[in-house]
Amino acid sequence: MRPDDAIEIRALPLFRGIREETFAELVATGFLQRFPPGVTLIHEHDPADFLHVVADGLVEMYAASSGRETTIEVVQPLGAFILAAVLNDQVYLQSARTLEKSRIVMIPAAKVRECVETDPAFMRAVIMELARGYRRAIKDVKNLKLRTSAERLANWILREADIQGGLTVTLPFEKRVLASRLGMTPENLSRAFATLRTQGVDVTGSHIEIKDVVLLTRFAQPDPLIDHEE
Amino acid sequence: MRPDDAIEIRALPLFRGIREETFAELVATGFLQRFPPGVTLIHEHDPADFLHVVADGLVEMYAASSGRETTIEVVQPLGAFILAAVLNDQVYLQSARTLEKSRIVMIPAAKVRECVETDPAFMRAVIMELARGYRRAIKDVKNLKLRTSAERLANWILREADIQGGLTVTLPFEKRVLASRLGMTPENLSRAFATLRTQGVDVTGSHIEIKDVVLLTRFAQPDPLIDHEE
DNA sequence: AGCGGCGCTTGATATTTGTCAAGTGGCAGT
DNA sequence: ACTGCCACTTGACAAATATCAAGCGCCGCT
Repeated sequence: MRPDDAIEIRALPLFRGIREETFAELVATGFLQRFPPGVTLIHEHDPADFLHVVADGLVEMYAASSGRETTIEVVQPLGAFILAAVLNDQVYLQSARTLEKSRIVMIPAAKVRECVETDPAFMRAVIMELARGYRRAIKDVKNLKLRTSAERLANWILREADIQGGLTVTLPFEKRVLASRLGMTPENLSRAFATLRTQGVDVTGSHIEIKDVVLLTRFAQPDPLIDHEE
Repeated sequence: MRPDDAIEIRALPLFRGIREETFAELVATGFLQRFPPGVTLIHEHDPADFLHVVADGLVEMYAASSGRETTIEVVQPLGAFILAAVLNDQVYLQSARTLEKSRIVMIPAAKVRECVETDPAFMRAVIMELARGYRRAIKDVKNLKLRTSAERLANWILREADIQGGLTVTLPFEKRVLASRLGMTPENLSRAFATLRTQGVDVTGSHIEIKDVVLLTRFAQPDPLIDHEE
């Protein structure tokens, strides 16, 4: 991998505090690849060969079973995926495909497991990352089990507005992906947006505007133990 | 804690391979407590003070939000809970209450974090346990998003039959808890059982009998990437 | 043994969500 | 600029799930 590419992923929480030699070693055996949109990077049930890092672009994690399919997560730049499968030396539970033109860093699973053993700081970072991932998954379960689809959408909008810093949100991906991510059909997402129009939200294409935060918040009933990013 | 009590929890995957001194240290600062059924052990949003280990009994992990409540997991003997919150030094995402008379070992969170640093074997075990927990949570998400409630019940029965080793299953807890665990109302669970009666399942009270495994399996469409225990 | 409570079931109905079908509009490619 | 594709929307309907209400039956208590 070129040194320039390596620098980019140094800021990843997983790598931020680790030893320089460890990072160099990981980077030396890893490589960067470019993909057009719509490419399947990994497929569930395959053995975990590489830790993947999204340097640029957008990657959708999804899973299928008996003909149905759902989006588990959308990974944005400077995010890693399938760390758990890599560490446990298991098969993937999720598939991954690019949603946009993307640059992905791939680091051999064996090398990751080796570095975990040799660099205590890396091991600590791995523990933090896994714990964070676990808690995010639990929050997802709570979100699905305790809320209706319109409520999930309302809270997603509030959270995304917070991330994008303002009262307007630009959809980072297609509505069909958002629908799947939130656990509903595209048709139902349209109707949920229609519902939110009476709760202080204005939608035009991929542009969402929060007209009345108080009203939307009262409808969404946000809960830090579900919605707050760690 | 008495040495006898300590031996019991030594078999926990989290402790199995760790150094004797580490275990002794954890056990020395920890203590065992007995609880009657229905006692709340921890409450979501509280800071994570102790790692909890179920030595005996049954503990329900649950979460509530805006008046609704759901069961995330039921922890059986020789299981630990809220490891992730302890390690990340965060607040709990889940509450816990005993379903039966239980014996719980409580180990101070600070001591756990300390031992992770000093015993590499313990650190490895923690990583494995966290990765396992993460993957279990992802499987839960897939189960919820990709299946109907009757399908979830069918697969739960098949998995439980496998665990209990045979074609009959005895419910380990109340049906209302199972309903909440599977993400449905008690009424809907009753109807799901009724549906399964046409798919080779016989239910009488807390006794479930699989009359036709082939038929039930065809209905359930089990998927190792959702149902298989790791 | 009798009694009361509560978990479970069942029926009727409402709500939520999914499915199918048709139509619209924006965007990319020619 | 035109055209065709495809994501999105909307409507009508079907299925899944929740809610409300009533009754049953088991279990523990006195």
